[in-house]
Amino acid sequence: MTDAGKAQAGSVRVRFAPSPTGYLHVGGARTALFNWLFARKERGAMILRIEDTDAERNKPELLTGILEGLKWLGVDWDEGPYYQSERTELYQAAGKKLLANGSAFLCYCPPEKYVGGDHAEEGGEGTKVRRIVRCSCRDGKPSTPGTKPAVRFKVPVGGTTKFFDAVFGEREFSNEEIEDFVLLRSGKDGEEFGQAMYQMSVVADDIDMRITHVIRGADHISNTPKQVLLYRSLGAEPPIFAHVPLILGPDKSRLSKRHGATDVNMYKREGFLPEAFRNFLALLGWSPGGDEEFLRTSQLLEKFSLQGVSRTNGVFDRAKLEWFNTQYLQKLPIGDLLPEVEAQLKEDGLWKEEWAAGAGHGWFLKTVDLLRPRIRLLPDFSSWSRAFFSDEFAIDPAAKAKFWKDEKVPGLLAKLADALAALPEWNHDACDHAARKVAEEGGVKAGLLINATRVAIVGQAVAPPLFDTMVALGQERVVGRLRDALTEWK
RNA sequence: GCCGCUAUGGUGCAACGGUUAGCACGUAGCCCUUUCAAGGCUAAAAUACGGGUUCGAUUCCCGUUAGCGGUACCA
Repeated sequence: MTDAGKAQAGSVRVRFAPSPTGYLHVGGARTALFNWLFARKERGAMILRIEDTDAERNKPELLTGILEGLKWLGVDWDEGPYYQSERTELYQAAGKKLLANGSAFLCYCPPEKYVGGDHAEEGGEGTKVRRIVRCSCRDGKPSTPGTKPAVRFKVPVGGTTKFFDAVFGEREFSNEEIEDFVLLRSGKDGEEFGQAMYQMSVVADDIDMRITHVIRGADHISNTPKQVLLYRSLGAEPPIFAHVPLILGPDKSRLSKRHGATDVNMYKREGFLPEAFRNFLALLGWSPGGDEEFLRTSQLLEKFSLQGVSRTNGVFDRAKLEWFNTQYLQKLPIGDLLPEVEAQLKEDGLWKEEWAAGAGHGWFLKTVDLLRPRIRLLPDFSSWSRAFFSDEFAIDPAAKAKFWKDEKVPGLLAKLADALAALPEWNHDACDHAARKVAEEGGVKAGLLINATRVAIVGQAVAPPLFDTMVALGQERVVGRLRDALTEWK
């Protein structure tokens, strides 16, 4: 037994096992999340295992992104990452054990003989047909001199293989449907056998790591009987399986790049809050049973159960994800939001150290709180709200066209600037009274002046309520910006 | 083709034999209003189809259809 197997005995042990052949797909992310929630809920262990046995397709550099995505999601682990590429002896030993106890056999057939393909004669044009289920080598006879054998599992003839799935219930497959699958590839050059195949390595690892619950995508359901057969032949008890339904695109086909972003790091970059994303993802294919759906991480942890996992594939609905994000932007304790905003402003070069502590921090907190009801994504803090954090901002032509079209506007703004400059106290009500007075004296509705002023001081048609905005910006900047705005008419 | 899984409004989920089939997103309208959001209210919108079982089916069984998954010396 390796190090992996020695840790805490008894309790629940789950694993997330990505393979570095791509980025962290939202489907994989959800599988990781469910494993993590289950492990934490059950006070068990979460193990991270990298399934990199396919040297051909494996790209080590992709692992960084996968780990980054997991970190962003808040999925951590107690053991690992273990790399299957470093555990090949374990799989070789398992394969040889099966060979020795008669559960497997040496196969000398050329690989092409087995590869399924288009077989027009049997099923009609372009139909895929499986060519071979039982290999003729299984009874030990034919050895082709000079060729290196692969190790195949000797699937029982007749009978069925059953397993328990916490989501789908008791399952039973006919062994006649299971082909004599490869355990160890045929060896190259000096080696006896080549790299282990997926079925061999997962089972060997899951036994060695004493995994109690295998939570993974439903695309593995039909692999499961093969694995159960391996557990038995290796003298081990199979774990409890829990297959999670797949995530689909809007057209109900399996979610892929052509549906838009499928890499979780894309959502990170777009500026979604990790907790919002997590909440959304948790509810795609799982439900606590009732109507609640705004569930913070602590509540997810409290309510998660495999019984609540759905059996139907679900469509990834970006609109709902965005809704969750705006909800979190508004409802999160401000203290939880501030670090996210700070990171965003830093990234966009707008951050000022004075906001880190003291009075500056107080201002920062109040300003973020003022802005957040209107924010959709984190980067909006530095784009849409730029005028709050920087004096360099542009005046939106469309806003100008909409709210500066009355020719009284320049005169009104000039008077307002003077009135505001004269205020001894700078607060919401003082600004409010001053503005309404200017509007009244100018013979216009307050709204006309208010809207025009908003454009002048933040450059946009949309912003938080004007007098709150004025307080946030401060007297000096507001007056200055009003006067600067007048130059727009010259 | 074969094997398997699934089937509640456009979408995500509730209802685990008895409800006027509930909630949320989205959509439409109204209210609020200082812009835009948010918020409040209202509306349209579903048990895929056909057979059973049952006093009674969204719920249990069978079939059909559809979607998805698998069918590799990929994972």
